[in-house]
Amino acid sequence: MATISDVATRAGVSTATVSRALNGKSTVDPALAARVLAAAAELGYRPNGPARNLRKQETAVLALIISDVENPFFTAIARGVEDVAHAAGYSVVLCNSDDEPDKEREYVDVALQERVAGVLLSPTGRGDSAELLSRNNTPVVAVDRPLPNSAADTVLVDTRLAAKEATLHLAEQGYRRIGCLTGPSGVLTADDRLAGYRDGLRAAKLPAPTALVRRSEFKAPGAKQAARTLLTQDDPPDAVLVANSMMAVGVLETCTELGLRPGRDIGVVAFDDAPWATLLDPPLTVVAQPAYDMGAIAAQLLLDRISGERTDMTTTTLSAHLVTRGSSTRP
Amino acid sequence: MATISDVATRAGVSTATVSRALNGKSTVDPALAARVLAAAAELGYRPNGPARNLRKQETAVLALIISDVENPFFTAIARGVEDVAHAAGYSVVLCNSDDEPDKEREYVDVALQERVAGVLLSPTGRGDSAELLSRNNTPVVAVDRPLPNSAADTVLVDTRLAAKEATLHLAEQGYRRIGCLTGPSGVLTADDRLAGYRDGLRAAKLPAPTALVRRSEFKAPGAKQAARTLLTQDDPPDAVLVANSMMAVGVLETCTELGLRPGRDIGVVAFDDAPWATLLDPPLTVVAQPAYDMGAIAAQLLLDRISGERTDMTTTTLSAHLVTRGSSTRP
DNA sequence: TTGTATGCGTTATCAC
DNA sequence: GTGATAACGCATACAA
Repeated sequence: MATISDVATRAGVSTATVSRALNGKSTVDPALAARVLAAAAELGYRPNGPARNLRKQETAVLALIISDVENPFFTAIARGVEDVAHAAGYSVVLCNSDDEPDKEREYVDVALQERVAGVLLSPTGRGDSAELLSRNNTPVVAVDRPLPNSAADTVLVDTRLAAKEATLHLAEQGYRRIGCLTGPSGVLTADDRLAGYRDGLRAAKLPAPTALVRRSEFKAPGAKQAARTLLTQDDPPDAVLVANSMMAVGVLETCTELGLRPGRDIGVVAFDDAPWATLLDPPLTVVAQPAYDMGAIAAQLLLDRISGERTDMTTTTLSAHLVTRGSSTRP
Repeated sequence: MATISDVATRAGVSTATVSRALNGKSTVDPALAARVLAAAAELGYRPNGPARNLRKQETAVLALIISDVENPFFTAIARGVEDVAHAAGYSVVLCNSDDEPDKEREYVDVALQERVAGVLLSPTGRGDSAELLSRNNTPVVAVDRPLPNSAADTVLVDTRLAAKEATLHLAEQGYRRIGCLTGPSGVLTADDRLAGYRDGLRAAKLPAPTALVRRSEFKAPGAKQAARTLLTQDDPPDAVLVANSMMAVGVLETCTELGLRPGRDIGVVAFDDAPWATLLDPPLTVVAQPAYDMGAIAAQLLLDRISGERTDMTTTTLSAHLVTRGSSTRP
């Protein structure tokens, strides 16, 4: 592939002039600049990224570390990030941590090694990846989940409050034994939703027996199994709050298998407004989270910090809202 | 951040020895190697990626250019790619082309500039991005859709055959006016599915009036609108083949609005086995595509070519299979 | 086995 | 306004 000196030779100028012309520096004779541009085009010249990155000691790459690209919630975040990053001339490297601290750490190492401009991290909650990054002066923005020490910009959803409201909604609909199916212990969103659920029970003056709580990974199979144990026990719940849309799939499968019809036999509210929620009969009541916005805001925050426009730490908390549908309203 | 010479100084050796030790060259005294490793650890040394990439004239990065990360089909591909790439020590840069040739081209430019090791491309079908890549000696693997000139390794699903089988299935169930809702003209998977649909009609000896075909973008809103015009015309179809799961959402919304119940009033088959397909009443008949496998195979193919293990062009065609459920079976 | 020296392609600093 | 040149951090050819 052609290098800058190939272009220089062809245009009959020095490499310095080529560099200046290509980077649009004003201090270059228009005629020469035109010659350089022509030569570059003829050769199909493309600046060598690694060389430029080395010389400039910076890259135009962001890393986005999430737990799972197959989770639509994170996908929406990724879209928000990508749109903002792309508009600013940045690329995005996508990493699946699978909520494993080791994998997260591994990707942070790669990010550091490649000298990415910044990292968007949805932390597993364990491990010290974020500290490692800031120790190496790499800007970090926490997305969806806060960092342990909270020593970074953070973009969150007030998921605890949303869980409380969802639980209160179920209580208002007359459900009295409301259960909760949440994610793994230690994952902050999972714990927050559980806490919010308990807030809601308390506010509704309902008892909060631990028998009505189950945890599983944030995916359908585990949730399906967990729902089965939850719903087939003695004195089962008459409603359930589910912590994300992938789990909801599992829970609803179990409901079908057990012959429990949402909205009639059991109240169901799930986090994340999946596009298919309205297709169910009855439609699924959900807690809609502004995932795309989270990603976009987080990316903008990161870019601002990279460009040094901002030095103060900010925490942005977006709110989720309950979308009431048939699965939680008694006939 | 510490450089190789910092490590050299601390270990009391030359930078060459550090480089050799850290890269596990056998020709280095174990005692020295240990000292180097210790020094590196103490300094938290991380090789500078751009510098190394420049020097070695290669990177451990793959670019994955797809139309939309929010499409679960592509997400599954991305997962397959990422898992394989990660296992081989490669990172993946994710790019959304939105099926726009210009955006695709733009990302190809970035890939070229950053000297990525290879590109996984789900081509929009227009533009010459792939040719540009091969002209610059960057390996390409086409995923899900073939390249115009087919001058690259390719991993496909036999989507045309699958569409034919799905159509035949509908015919066997007694549907006589089968419609088709596919993606934009020019997108090969969209055209293939339409062609397969027509194959199916022909095989079933059914007429193929163009009035029963609609196109929209591969997303819910457009499909919803298109479904409305399709289903509210005079002499509407009694069944419909839908080209992907996001479109299926739109189509099913329209069905609900029009009071058409799948499996009773209208037969429905959609591409992509969405996790929520079984939750519908009746469950949705789908054409399941091996998306994860496509991604994994494509990534492996790309890595093989990068390592020079293979020089011949291969086309891998995986098969999709029909999963029959209630939305297409008459009561 | 180890060290010295060179070059990867670019940008920035300096002279001119 | 332009050109020569140094430096970014690393890996390797070559010398010792």
